[in-house]
Amino acid sequence: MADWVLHVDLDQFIAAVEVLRDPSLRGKPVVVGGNGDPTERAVVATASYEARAYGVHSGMPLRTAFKKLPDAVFLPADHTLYEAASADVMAVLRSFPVVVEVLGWDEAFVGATVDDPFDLARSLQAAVLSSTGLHCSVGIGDNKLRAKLATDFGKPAGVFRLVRANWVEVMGHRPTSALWGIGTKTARKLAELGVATVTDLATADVDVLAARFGPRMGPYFRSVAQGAGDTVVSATPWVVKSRSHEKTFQQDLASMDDIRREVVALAHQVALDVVTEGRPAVRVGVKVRFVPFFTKVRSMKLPAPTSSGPELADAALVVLGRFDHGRPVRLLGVRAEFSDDDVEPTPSSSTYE
DNA sequence: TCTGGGGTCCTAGGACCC
DNA sequence: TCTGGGGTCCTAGGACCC
Repeated sequence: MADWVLHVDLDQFIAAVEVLRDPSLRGKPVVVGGNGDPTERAVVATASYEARAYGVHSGMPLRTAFKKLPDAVFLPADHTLYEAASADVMAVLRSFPVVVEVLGWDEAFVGATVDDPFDLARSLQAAVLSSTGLHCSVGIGDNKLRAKLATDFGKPAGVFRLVRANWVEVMGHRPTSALWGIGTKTARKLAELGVATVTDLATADVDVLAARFGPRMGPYFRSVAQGAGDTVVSATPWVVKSRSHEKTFQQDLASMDDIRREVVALAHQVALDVVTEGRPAVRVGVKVRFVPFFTKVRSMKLPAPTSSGPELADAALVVLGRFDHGRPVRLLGVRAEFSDDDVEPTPSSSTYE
């Protein structure tokens, strides 16, 4: 028996859930995003494999997807439906003698002590499929980082194991952006230091990295390239630190009256979430995306914690007044932040190590 | 082809206090 | 005249992930 971290990731989750609801979509290119109107300002949330074959992918503007694939089925995102499907999947995982740490709608870490992690992975896949009709891929690792990265090599519907023994062979030659937590910006900065591959980063001078990326992030990036990662899978529910709403307007807003009205509306939406959360907000932030596409954020600590819609709206208007206006606005957002202090530490009774 | 929405974490500078 | 060092709070910005 040994300790393993498995990473379970549903295949094309949102598109797959839509196919379950409407089986006539099976085999067709399905694109989910926005309100389902491909002429709107919105992006693709998920594309089915059939749509991906035509170059449509998440993050792509819907209008672009429509030009590439006008015959695709365009659907609005239905969060309630996906949340329900996600809950079903997590319940199936929890029916095993394992620790389940939910990472998002469509993925979770599973901590287990077993002889054969492949056997467990296949059992999880079979149980998820028979209970929910959804396919998933499973990454097997000796820590969370390796398990998470392994999953992609198993897609679709497969299992892949990534551990210390095959880390260099599998990951060493890949670009640093293949790592979890290193995106295009950091990869470019690393390239400027002559660090191109995972192995380059794993063997880079830690002082050079610290000087460029800071005393925490520099060494952290190197440890990630070495495959180091957290081995603790915890079932303790995540405590949210902020709640926000933002809205991209189909037509840019030019009048200050319109902008203020939308900020007030967003603040009241956020206030509903704050009330639901049961903890008052201590800080309010406003995001403004001006035309053509540059984004500014301002925020303010509240004079006193509050869950009141009118108070949050008033604060948001104060923050809004601190922007340099003059350009039309294409997006507004309002965020409420909770205090770090009012989270009582929960005993990690179900922690797996 | 103009570029969503909802989150988290880290860094850094200035204010302020001792 | 010139003036240290440390700690914390607040805020803005950057980057990343799903």
